[in-house]
Amino acid sequence: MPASERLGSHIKEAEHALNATKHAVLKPAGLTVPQYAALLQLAENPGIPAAALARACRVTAPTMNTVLKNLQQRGLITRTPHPWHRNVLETRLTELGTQVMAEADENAVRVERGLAAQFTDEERAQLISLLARCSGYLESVRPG
Amino acid sequence: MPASERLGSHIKEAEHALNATKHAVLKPAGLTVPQYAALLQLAENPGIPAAALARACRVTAPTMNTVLKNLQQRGLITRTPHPWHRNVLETRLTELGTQVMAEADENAVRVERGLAAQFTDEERAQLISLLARCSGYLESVRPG
DNA sequence: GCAAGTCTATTAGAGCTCTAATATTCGTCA
DNA sequence: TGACGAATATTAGAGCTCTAATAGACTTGC
Repeated sequence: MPASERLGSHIKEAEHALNATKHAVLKPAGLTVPQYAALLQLAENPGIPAAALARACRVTAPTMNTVLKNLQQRGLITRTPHPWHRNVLETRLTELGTQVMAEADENAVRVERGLAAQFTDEERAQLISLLARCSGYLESVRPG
Repeated sequence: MPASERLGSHIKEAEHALNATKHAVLKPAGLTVPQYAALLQLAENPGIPAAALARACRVTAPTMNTVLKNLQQRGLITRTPHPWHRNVLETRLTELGTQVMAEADENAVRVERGLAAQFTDEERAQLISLLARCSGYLESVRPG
């Protein structure tokens, strides 16, 4: 089965193009794509624990740990112990983090709006629906 | 703009599901997803130089270099100097590499066939077309 | 012939990603 | 009250990925 006939190739190619463009537009803010994804979730959910953040970003906890380490080193986030649950760290944006996030978000949203504008409402809904069926099937057949 | 409204989120999610399932079905053969991608291209193009292989797999030359190093250590490929172009290494599957590739390919193709079977011919063509428009737009707006 | 440009290969370094394993804390249930 | 289970956090280690830089070999144009 040649690679060009595989649906997976086309999905991978689109994701690759998306990632490369995101990477390029986030570069001025000094953020990587995973860092931006984490900051976006943090902006919407202040104080969220790292484990929940990892789930929201669809990565594992150790992965999020390394991303947060780099964000913390740059002073973009703070991690403070939860008042009750002593084993939980509350993660929040710093003021600097909020500024950097706003700058990065402007460029990222511009790409998303431009991408969405390539399609009619019906096409967009179709694409989302077809992709959801891909995800659903792939998860349903995953061993383990 | 909430993450759930971004087309990019759905593309990323589908690619993530694809990658996770591929990873799971390739595990018995002891191959990673990038290693399988490289072996697939090698099976179709014996003797291809690493730089061309990198382009075919949509990664950079240094990335392909690390993947090939691991494949070579396992004895799945050989890299021999090109008879004329002294700066080029011809990369080929070993006999063991061919066997491992065949075993892995069986599982990978099963996933691809199952995924394709979720859609009608028209839906499949639509999905490919919509994804291609995404890739095309994203590449056209990429700075640099 | 020689120089510039192009292509191949490689190394160095930063960052992301996973699995596996460990430690700590909280909640539940007997 | 004490033990088990679930959730959080972290470390270790392997592997992938990129950009930047270096080096060698071929090709083209003067």
